Amino acid sequence: MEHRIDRIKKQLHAQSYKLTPQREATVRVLLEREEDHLSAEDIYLLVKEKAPEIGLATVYRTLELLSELKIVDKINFGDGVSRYDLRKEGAEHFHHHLVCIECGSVEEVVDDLLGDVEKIIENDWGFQVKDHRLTFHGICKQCQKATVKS
Amino acid sequence: MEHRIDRIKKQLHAQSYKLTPQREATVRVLLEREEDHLSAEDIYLLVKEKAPEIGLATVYRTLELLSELKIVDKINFGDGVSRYDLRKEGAEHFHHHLVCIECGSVEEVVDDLLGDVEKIIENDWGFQVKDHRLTFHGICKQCQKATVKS
DNA sequence: AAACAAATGATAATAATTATTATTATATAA
DNA sequence: TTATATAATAATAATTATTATCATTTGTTT
Ligand SMILES: [Mn+2]
Ligand SMILES: [Mn+2]
Ligand SMILES: [Zn+2]
Ligand SMILES: [Zn+2]
Repeated sequence: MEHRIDRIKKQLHAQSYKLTPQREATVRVLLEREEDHLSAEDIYLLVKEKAPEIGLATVYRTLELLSELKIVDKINFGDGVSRYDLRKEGAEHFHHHLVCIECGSVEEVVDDLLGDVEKIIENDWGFQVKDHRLTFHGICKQCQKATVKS
Repeated sequence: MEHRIDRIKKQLHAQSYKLTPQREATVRVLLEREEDHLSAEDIYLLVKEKAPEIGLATVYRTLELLSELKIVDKINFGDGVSRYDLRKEGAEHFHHHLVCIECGSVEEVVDDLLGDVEKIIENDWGFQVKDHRLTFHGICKQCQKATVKS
């Protein structure tokens, strides 16, 4: 935890931004809920528990900044809100997601499965890939079981 | 064109919806601008040229309906708006996109490159894939040339 | 024609995000 | 240290996209 915070602090300093108490509180929430996919509002409410005086706009600004520095990835699963996802330590690319159309659960796929596809895009399409977003929509394990039973 | 409209008409009738003049005008705009990725507002303005009396809410309702029937796919490229993309004739899955982070251009990749990845997701993760969204972010051909020149 | 259901247009309401502005904290220079 | 400049913040207003409401229209079924 402290180690991750330290790395992020350095990434901020490298661009001459500082890790203010508000920014640190926000990062801590993101670290504590790393598996989740929280909206700005969600994060705001959680940060308030640590730092009750924080304003919503500051949370938005912090998330915006962390996005620019590629510390978090901003993603949209099709409901009206943006969600913020901490990038896995050392990961080159954003990870993939499995979204269940029955129960709404979101699972993470940390292995990068797109190496070959990326080569095709670069070679056949002449497009220089920097990053990607891949989401599968379907039925999760639990919901499959539930369907068989009923 | 008329052939595609006819097919869509049948898809609607199959679920006992009708192809009203407003819906038809909307579908015509989508067909005419098939390569583009229009927002609801964009579509509204274009439909108005054909059917000036149409209301914005009707456009939203129509797009919602077409999404449910999988005639269009709703997608979000990270700016605040939803965009609507006609599904290619006979396509099983939504196609892929290449978004240039320099100039903002969006290119379409119609070949489905995810067959193998999908197998891994189904076998190793036990997740039953119904559809997917894949977007690459990077530098398009034109912008690469521009960079070399300068 | 009467009755009913589906669809529409106008517009109000909602919700997410961004902009503004006065204030506060932090860093730098004299 | 004190003064001064800069960056960041909180509160809140404004904006924007989308959805909800409701009276009216259209089309269909008796
Ligand atoms: Mn994730
Ligand atoms: Mn497309
Ligand atoms: Zn599920
Ligand atoms: Zn480009």
